[in-house]
Amino acid sequence: MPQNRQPSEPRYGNRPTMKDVAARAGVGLKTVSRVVNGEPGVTPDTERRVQDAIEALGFRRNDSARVLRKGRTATVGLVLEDLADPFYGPLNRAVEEVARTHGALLINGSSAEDPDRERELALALCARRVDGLIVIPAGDDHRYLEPEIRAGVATVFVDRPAGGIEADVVLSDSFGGARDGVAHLIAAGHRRIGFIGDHPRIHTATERLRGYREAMALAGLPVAGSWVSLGATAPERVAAAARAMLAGPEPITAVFAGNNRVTVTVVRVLAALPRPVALVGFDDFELADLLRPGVTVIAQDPAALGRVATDRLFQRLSGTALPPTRIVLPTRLIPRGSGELPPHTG
Amino acid sequence: MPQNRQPSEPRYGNRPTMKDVAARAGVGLKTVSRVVNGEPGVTPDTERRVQDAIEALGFRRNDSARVLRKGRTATVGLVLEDLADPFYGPLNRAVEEVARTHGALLINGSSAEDPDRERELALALCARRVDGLIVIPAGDDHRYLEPEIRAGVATVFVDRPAGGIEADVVLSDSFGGARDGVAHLIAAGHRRIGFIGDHPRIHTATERLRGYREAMALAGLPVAGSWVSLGATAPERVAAAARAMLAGPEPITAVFAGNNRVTVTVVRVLAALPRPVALVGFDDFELADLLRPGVTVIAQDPAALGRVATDRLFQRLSGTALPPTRIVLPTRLIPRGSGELPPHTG
DNA sequence: CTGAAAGCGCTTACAG
DNA sequence: CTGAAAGCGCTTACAG
Repeated sequence: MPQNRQPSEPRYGNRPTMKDVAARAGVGLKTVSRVVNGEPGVTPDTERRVQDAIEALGFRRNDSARVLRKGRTATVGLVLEDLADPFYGPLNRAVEEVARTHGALLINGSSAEDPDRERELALALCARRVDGLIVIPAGDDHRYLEPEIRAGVATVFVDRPAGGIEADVVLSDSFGGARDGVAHLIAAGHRRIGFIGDHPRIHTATERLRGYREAMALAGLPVAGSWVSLGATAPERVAAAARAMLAGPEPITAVFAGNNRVTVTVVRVLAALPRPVALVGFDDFELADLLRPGVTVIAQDPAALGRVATDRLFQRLSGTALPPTRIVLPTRLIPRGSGELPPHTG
Repeated sequence: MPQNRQPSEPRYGNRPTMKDVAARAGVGLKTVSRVVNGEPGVTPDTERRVQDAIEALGFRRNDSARVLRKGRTATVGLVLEDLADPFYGPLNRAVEEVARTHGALLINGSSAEDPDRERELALALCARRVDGLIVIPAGDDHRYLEPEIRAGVATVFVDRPAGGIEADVVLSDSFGGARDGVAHLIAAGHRRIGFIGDHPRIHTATERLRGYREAMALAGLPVAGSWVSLGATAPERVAAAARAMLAGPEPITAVFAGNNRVTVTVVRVLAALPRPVALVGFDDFELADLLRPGVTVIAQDPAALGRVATDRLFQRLSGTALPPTRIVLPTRLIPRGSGELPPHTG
């Protein structure tokens, strides 16, 4: 016996269901399902009646129910650092576009660089049964995802590798990019070059530092401890680090900035100096060419990161049984002026 | 009689269900549900056994099923123009943060300024039964959402009003902002001021043009037809429009740029000119202060737009029966140099 | 404190 | 061509 009371909470605002459509059209439930899904085997006349009932009632299929039965949600989850960070915008959009070609929607959220929040968000997405998960790691231990991956959630890490588990990952060539950027400064004549980067817990930060050291070593140049500073990318911290390197008896004549946020702060510091200081920054950013001098950068392709990662995700979802792979995308040096300044010999 | 065959497609990769947990723990289904949801009325010993079974099996509740039964998905849908556009980043993040305080996740997607795609996406979100929908309109006819709204989907429009339906909307004061920005240029001595804006189909574009005309009229200044150009924000179109206004016998001495993308292109055009031309742009953007001269802007608060809209959405979801409201947020003039340049009398 | 039955709105696997 | 029954994995509304 069906319940005829009002439910305690409105159920989707009392929307009509296929059952309602079937009743109104005078057909069976399955026939409505056939029409709604464009399946064959319905006479034009029957289809007409069903369509009329659908319009009259304002019926829209509840995909939430469909999904439960079908076992796939046609949804991809994306955990990134900050939805407001312009660096991730093109990546986000690229993931959306690839997902769209596969008929999937995108649920995304920010970890705010907090490993606990990353975990919470990733697991919430798993509870929603996203078909696949793309994660830009905030933390360095992803063993919490092991049961989910084993249970079939396709997972791809982007921008930074996963910690403690084997999984697909798509990276930019942080090491090579930084090495080339620093070599570019060395080629312009610099010998005392500073490196300001993100927190050492971040994989890209240490890789870029490694690239810096490699370039210096290849050129036979020493690296003073005071020329290297890793830490938060908060403007105050970065500005203080830059000023410290620029002071003293043997000041640096050039800076390599470890990412876009560091670069912007360094540009501000340098703009206030009387003497020119060379700068190469990791990551391209809008208007870099309009500053005076234009800012020379090592450009990543964030959209390509997203595209390649999502392609990989859907390869996994189609059942390809490949071993976890690390894909490294190349970077590109864009000279614009700041990286070609010669050392100022004061 | 239950089916014991393999399902044709893997069902969420054969994840354990509450039934599996119940069987392993030797308890009823409802008891597992109580433990998973932290409901009272379970002895510590029973709870222990259930927890052990959950861990052993790697069980994670299927929220997709839960949602079907509960009638609310704890999901908010956001349709914006382009996930990659830096202007919408802070708005996106603000929506996420407010949703998060209400325990809701965010599904978002780009309309790419295509009304059909906006509609398709919004309706797909409704089919997923998002509890609420936040839309940055691409089109100007939203009657397609009428049945959805009637069926209980809370809907709030942001940045631009809905077309053809009554609904909540949260806007920036485009008219007042543009009027003030143009008045600022007039106060600096300009009499021939150009206006370059987005496509006239976009509500904010026509409102800002209206503000421009108002300021000119208030100052008793005529507006030549050749000083106004609305259209695509593609750099080629905008640059051509700017160059045309700057040429001729009576060239403009100042430009009001209708949005951030227009502003950036105009900055490039002006940078190539021998004489200084004043500029005020609608929308703030990163590094505007680092350019020479710094770019004077009418700043909106995109994060506030997102926050206010999402607050409104959850007010609706809590059942408040208010009439549809239009909320207009103020803008702020930020003088940085470009808007204070006097007219160049060549 | 505990659990069996019914149901959320669909699709699947049949049978006619 | 059409539809009744069972089931997806949960929660609800009971009854013990």
